[in-house]
Amino acid sequence: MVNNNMTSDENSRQKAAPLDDLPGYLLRKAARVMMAELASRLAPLDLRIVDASVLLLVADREDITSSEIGKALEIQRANMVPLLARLEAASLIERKALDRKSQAIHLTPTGHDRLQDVRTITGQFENELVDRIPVEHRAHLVPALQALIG
Amino acid sequence: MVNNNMTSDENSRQKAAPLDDLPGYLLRKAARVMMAELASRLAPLDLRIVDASVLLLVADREDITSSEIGKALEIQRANMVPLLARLEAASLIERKALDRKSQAIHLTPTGHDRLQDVRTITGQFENELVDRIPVEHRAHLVPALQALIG
DNA sequence: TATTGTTATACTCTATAACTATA
DNA sequence: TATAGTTATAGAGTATAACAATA
Repeated sequence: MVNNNMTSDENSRQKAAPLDDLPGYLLRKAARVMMAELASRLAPLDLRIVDASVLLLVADREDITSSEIGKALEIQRANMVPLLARLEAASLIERKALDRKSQAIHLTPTGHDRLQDVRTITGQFENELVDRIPVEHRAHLVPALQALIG
Repeated sequence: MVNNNMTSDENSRQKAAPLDDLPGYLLRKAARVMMAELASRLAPLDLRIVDASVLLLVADREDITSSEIGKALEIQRANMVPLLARLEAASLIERKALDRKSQAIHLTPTGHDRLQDVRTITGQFENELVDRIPVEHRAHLVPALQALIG
């Protein structure tokens, strides 16, 4: 019931949706923009974002298992199966039996090489991301997000 | 290669993944937490988040069309079809021909009633969301997110 | 010619139930 | 008894191509 004095203007300039000031809406939108950008930077490595996350996690945690990766990254056990199969098919990880039930996930030499590329790309990406935020707000983003998660 | 002095502790306390300080990772995680919470609050109304967004948008913009909703909410034209069909089947919206090509989307009386519930729930939700952020960081979240989007 | 609404389709992501083998 | 890995499956979300009708 507002802005009925706007007809031919609608196409040239997008009117702000009634959602553009809502933190929740902005949060989703920012996450989508960020994910799309990161995904396109990882695409040349033939890796999805979740693949890169797994490589980083596996490199950091000695003898981590599939279930543990799932817990850390909030991925269902069942959904880990095709994920790890893909990384294994790409010769980036290998499995080593811990006992007859559990398998440790390790990076292969190729996986270690790829990990270096991932570190370079994500490091650069995160830096650019933070640099886009005006300096007076910059330091507040991480604690604010952590408060929302906690 | 860190923290191999940690065996039985792994289950009781989750070790921080090497991702938990990265703004990009936090952004995705915060968005997921927020979406899950909002979705569960809208569930009693039998609405998805995107449904609620459409109701808010349609109420705000006189004679908006399906294509325009799609542009505003970044939804593909083709994906608007089942979305609006669902809202129409629930008697929340109706279509009115603008010409022989375009249709205006309007709220039905039922749709207006449901919109009031949506406003109550989302308003409460956004308030609680912001209240969870420590006061010294609070005002910085929206501008920081807008900078990431812009 | 460009746009609207639509159909069909496919891929990703996420979630659940159930099974087996083992701890 | 609980857990690890797995299979199968289903529901969302998202993307593209193509078409008819109309602006």
